[in-house]
Amino acid sequence: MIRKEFYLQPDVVQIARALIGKCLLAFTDGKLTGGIITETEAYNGVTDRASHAYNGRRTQRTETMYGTGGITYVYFCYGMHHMLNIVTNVAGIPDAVLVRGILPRIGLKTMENRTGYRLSSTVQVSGPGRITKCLGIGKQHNGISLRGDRIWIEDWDAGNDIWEIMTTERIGIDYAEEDASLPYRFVMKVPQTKNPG
DNA sequence: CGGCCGATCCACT
DNA sequence: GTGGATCGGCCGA
Repeated sequence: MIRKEFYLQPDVVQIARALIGKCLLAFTDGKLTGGIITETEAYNGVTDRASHAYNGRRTQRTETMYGTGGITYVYFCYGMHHMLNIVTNVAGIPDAVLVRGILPRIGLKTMENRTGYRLSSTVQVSGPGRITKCLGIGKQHNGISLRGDRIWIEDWDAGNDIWEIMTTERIGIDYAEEDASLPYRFVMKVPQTKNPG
């Protein structure tokens, strides 16, 4: 399990990049599921127009982002999707990292049952709404510790794989004006492997 | 309290 | 590439 200090680091963009290749795990509904994080986006505090906490906005929803680094921020969007974010930095600074993609590693059967998807350990699941569906994460998981036994992150041995990380603009934030073009999205180039079966 | 809209996904063309 | 689904958060009145 990743140490608490990791989440308290002041540079959320660095953390978003560093989270690529680590393993996200969730124990929900009595089932363990997880996968390697392949895609993240950083949301950089009160100066980031793309962030829910832009300009210091504090509401019941955004309050979670102001918590101490190392907790979740789960919110509901588009009337049907839950988004999982990792809150970072010290209390009072609303930095967060949106998890957008994983490479399934643990509990594939459970994830398939939850979603109806046909999963493969070599094909990444991309899309923040899909991730939470796979892992069984909902708003009941908002604001919980990443050092507990429900949702947590582990370092992962990449073995001989050298994973190239690409940097791009964030997705779906056209409203963020000039901040929409910031290089805050990180994507792991998944090694192409033959799909079984 | 009413209305707008979003850090999306899927089916269809 | 487009549009429908679908609903809570947020804001202004």
